[in-house]
Amino acid sequence: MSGQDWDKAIEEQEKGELASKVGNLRLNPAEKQHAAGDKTAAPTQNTGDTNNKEESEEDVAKAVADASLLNKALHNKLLDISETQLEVQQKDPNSPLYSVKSFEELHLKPDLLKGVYEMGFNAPSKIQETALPLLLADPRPKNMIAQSQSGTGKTAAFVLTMLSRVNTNNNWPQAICLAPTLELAMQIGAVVEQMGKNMKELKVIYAVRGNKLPRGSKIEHHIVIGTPGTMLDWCIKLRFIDMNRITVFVLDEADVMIATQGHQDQSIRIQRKLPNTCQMMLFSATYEDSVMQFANKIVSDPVVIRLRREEESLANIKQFYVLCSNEKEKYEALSNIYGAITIGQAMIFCHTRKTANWLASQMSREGHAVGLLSGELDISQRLAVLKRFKEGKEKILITTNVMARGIDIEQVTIVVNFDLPVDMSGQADCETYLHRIGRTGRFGKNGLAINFVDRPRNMDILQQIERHFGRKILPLSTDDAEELEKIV
DNA sequence: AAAAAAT
Repeated sequence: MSGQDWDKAIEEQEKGELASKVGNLRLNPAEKQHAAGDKTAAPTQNTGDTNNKEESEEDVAKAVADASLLNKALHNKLLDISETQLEVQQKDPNSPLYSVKSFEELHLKPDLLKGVYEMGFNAPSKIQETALPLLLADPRPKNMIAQSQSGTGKTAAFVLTMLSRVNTNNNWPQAICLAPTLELAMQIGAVVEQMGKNMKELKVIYAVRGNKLPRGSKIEHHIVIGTPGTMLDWCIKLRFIDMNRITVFVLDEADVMIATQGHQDQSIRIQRKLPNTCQMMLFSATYEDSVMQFANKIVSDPVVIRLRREEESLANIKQFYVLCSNEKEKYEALSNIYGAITIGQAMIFCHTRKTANWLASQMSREGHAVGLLSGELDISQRLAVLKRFKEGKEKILITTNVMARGIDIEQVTIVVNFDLPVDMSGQADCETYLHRIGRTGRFGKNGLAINFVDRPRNMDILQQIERHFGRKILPLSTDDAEELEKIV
């Protein structure tokens, strides 16, 4: 099919005429798989279909290729129709998008439902109401690649799925969840433990640096949550985990986990050891195009849920920049706004551990109370610093990209980019920017982001970020304390 | 450049 044909198809699709056709095309390979499965279960004849030409491997391959092409076209041209919607339309023509409006409709185990309510969840969030029916579908839970903005309830969605699918009578690992940092792995674990606290003898273990088990151990915990290095050891080198009995696999912050520059090697090596019956879930707020393509390659027959562009808007986060001429001036500017930003709590991001160290010591020398967290610290120190910050003992946390993703601290209302996020080639890192400022404004609350810009080169990066999100970043003077406090 | 790490 030529590019022009596709353009035309998309145009008609926009008029809503081709929806079912498109759905058929996409579902072909899956249906074939389904049929093959039935054959092995009960070898019957392929009862006649007037058009009884056997579907060849080539046809399937072509359909798959077409589907992925369509998928791409949809993302580019029809940002408001996701694959899920198409599939659901086919299932139920009356409902434009099948979703649940309450947790009861998901038929959770009673002890799990109890935990959900005890955590204060009343109704599913948007991502949850769309994803959960597909993730929990019985007997055919879907593999999923989901993108949804920070603070919209992704964690609860996959935690609920893991908890629904483990059987606590079986004392072996049934769910594995990978996250890019120690702190995030622990935070996910805290959600698992809270949500599952009424489940009989649910056991969770953390495959993170420093958690050492004796050689030859066999893990009997139901859920294993961890970071890539340790998890790889536990799964492959040390064989603590029987991979054949894993039924759910989650990659949180999936884009860093599978990006070449991220934790790709280790994540993929773990993923390859899983049985092909294992349910795969990839969650993140951002996916660069190339990463999304790769995600589609490693997950078989996934439902892809992506947000409409306009919902990715950052509308609830006010963004400013402060012009400085050098590092020292940035420090002075920060010092000036210390009073204003400590009305709430703030996270301050630096590009390197070194800058973070320097900034923290400058600030403390000046008598400002700040916390410092980077990968340079011991594990116990990291957890202690985070705990203190969560308890509000420090109003400011100076950190690196280690804290850019996933960390959920309700009281954080301000994010300061002491250094703008840049990638290896020095270009604006828009994904990291979105994740960083997503530490504030969670669950629809308002937030504030302040970017420090020093040298012309930085102004250029800031403009790249502005263009990427189509949002103005306004200049801010740090001299007028009153004005500042109004904004904060 | 940061994070992961039983290297």
